[in-house]
Amino acid sequence: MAKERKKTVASLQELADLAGVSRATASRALNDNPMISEKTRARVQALAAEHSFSINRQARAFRLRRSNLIAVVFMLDVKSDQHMSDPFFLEMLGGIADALAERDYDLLLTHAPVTDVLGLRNGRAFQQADGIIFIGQGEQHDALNELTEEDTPFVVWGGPVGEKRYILVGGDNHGGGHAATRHLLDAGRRRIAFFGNTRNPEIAARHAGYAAALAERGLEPDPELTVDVPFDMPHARDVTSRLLETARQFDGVVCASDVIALAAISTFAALGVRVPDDIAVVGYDDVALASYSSPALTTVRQNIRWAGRVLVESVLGLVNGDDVTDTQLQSELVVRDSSMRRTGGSAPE
Amino acid sequence: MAKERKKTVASLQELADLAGVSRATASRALNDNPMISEKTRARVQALAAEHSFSINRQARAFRLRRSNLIAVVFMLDVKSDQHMSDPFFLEMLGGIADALAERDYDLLLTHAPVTDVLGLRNGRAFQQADGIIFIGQGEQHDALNELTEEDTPFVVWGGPVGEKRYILVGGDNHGGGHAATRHLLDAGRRRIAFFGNTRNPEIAARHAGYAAALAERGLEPDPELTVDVPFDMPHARDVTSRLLETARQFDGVVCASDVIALAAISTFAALGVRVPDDIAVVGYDDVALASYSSPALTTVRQNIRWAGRVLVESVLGLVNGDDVTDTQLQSELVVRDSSMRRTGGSAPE
DNA sequence: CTGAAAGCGCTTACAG
DNA sequence: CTGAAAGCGCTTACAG
Repeated sequence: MAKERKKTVASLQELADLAGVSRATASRALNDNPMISEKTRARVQALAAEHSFSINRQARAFRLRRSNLIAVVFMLDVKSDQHMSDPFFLEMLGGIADALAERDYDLLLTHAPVTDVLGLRNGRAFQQADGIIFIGQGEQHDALNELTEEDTPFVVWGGPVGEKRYILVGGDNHGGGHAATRHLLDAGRRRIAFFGNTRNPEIAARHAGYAAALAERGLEPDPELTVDVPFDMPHARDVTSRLLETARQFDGVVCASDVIALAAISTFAALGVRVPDDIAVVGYDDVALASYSSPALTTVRQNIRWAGRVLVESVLGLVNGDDVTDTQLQSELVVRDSSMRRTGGSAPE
Repeated sequence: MAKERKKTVASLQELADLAGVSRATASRALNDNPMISEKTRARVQALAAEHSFSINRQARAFRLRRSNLIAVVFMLDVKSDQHMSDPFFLEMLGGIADALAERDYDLLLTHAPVTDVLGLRNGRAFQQADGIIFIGQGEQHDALNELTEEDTPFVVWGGPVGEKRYILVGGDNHGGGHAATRHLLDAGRRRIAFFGNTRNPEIAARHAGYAAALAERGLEPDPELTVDVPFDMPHARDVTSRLLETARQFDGVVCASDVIALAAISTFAALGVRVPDDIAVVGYDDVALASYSSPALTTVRQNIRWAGRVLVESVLGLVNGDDVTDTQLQSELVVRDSSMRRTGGSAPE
């Protein structure tokens, strides 16, 4: 051992020769085929380890028509300018990568902004991967439906939609939006805005929860206070400051993501508006940085890493031909400083 | 066209039959082999498009021993607990993914925390990918040197080290640390701390720049003020608050990353220490969120997306057998609120 | 300019 | 329990 590494063996044939068996037997032995005697299996595997032989995965993938590759496709809306640099994506990716590694699959990352999802049919994801995970639906729900006719199975992270033919994994967006809004109402806020692009199904559901919570208190959502704030920081900032100049006053805001919330808080600060005293802010996702902003962000936690695991289990289920159903994950309100006056959550005006 | 998609063609043989040529000719035509007549080439390609034929990439990769896959390996130090959720990684990944897509390569993401890099020799990255990009050296510089003996070429994002046998791409860490520190000195700070793990080569170089800047002003770095703050948020917070309780006072801090800086600021705030009034803070990286924290973070900008491009160009250069040299990218100090009293950058005590 | 043939490294019926 | 043989879909010398 030590410095001395045995001459490595390059092919199954060489390994077979070394073991004094046929190529077929060597192949079966390596794959733990029960057809093979325990003794032969052990000998072949020992030899393989000793000579650090590892199967040629290209050849294997070719022969088996199985690559052990799962593609991850981020659905970015060009319009809403959502960037992959939203930490939400990275945390999700981390969860997916971990779960995939445990199952001995690799992750093929496809990142090109996708305007026409149908174009993917001829792309790498559909050709090389055994299955695909779409992160988000963008505004391409119909195209996703159409892709179910392809051979490569896929699952989608997103929000509820009608006439859905694909497997969906998502958070409890309605519940999350509802909890965030009710929290602000309980804190005495009455003029509550919503920041986010409601053409996105996830955000639409959060907005529905927001509207429902207002309705329960006999309040009507003011359409002027539902603002299509893009995910992207600079844009969010522009839109926010314009709103503060023109729109009627508001004292609370439910944001469609933590990044939007942080942009809003930063903008408010620049304009001399205090958070939470003048405006209480709630984010969405509970990204790692949310607890370290100043003020620390109240937000709706999605267990992102666990979501990654569920996505992996679901897509591998499809790959293996199992029955797979939609999954809805719990969401949970995490109360921090951005929504509560430091002295306690009172409700004067 | 429209709804009507022609029956798709599954193999090169079928396409060849359709075109009335041999499989060999069809292959050459698709690959723009100049040996083939323009007329035949055009006909075959038209037919391919019409029947939405796309080459079987598994077979092609197998035959050519080339996968058009580049692996990205994140070197996480278990000790320092650096998480992939540092936005720096995602932004880098975005840059790499974009550049790779332009060159018609795919990205294979390998995420498992790497303690023993040599173990990668038998892993997917070395077997399936045409080349590898390592993000960070961790503390495994020697292992990386040893990996140069493998067939798969790779490049490394990191900091300067001795006896280096691999291609290195990195920022101007010494210059960045120097600029950050001089900025604090110019703002009148005298007791300046450094937060970061100096066993990491990039951070070591930043620390050297920090020490050099102090020396230029006749100041000696106080070893007690160089603290191995882990990258991870909760840990950073612990360490910081412990330092504030026990160590001698300081009025400025140069942080090895923006995430560390944000954790520090958050901790300071919780302890009633004002930033920048009591302690001025400088981060590193200029992650997207840095400009939206409160106070907005002064930091050393690394052009992360461009770095991604350079890494891709370098590794593809190696794949193609070109001469490739190390690259050092510019860094630039970005002054925001976390280091300057709002009334202006004066220097009292 | 085109085609017939060999072969990349595996796995799997099929036969023994 | 093991082996000989076929074949996955491509590309590329080689011959014409």
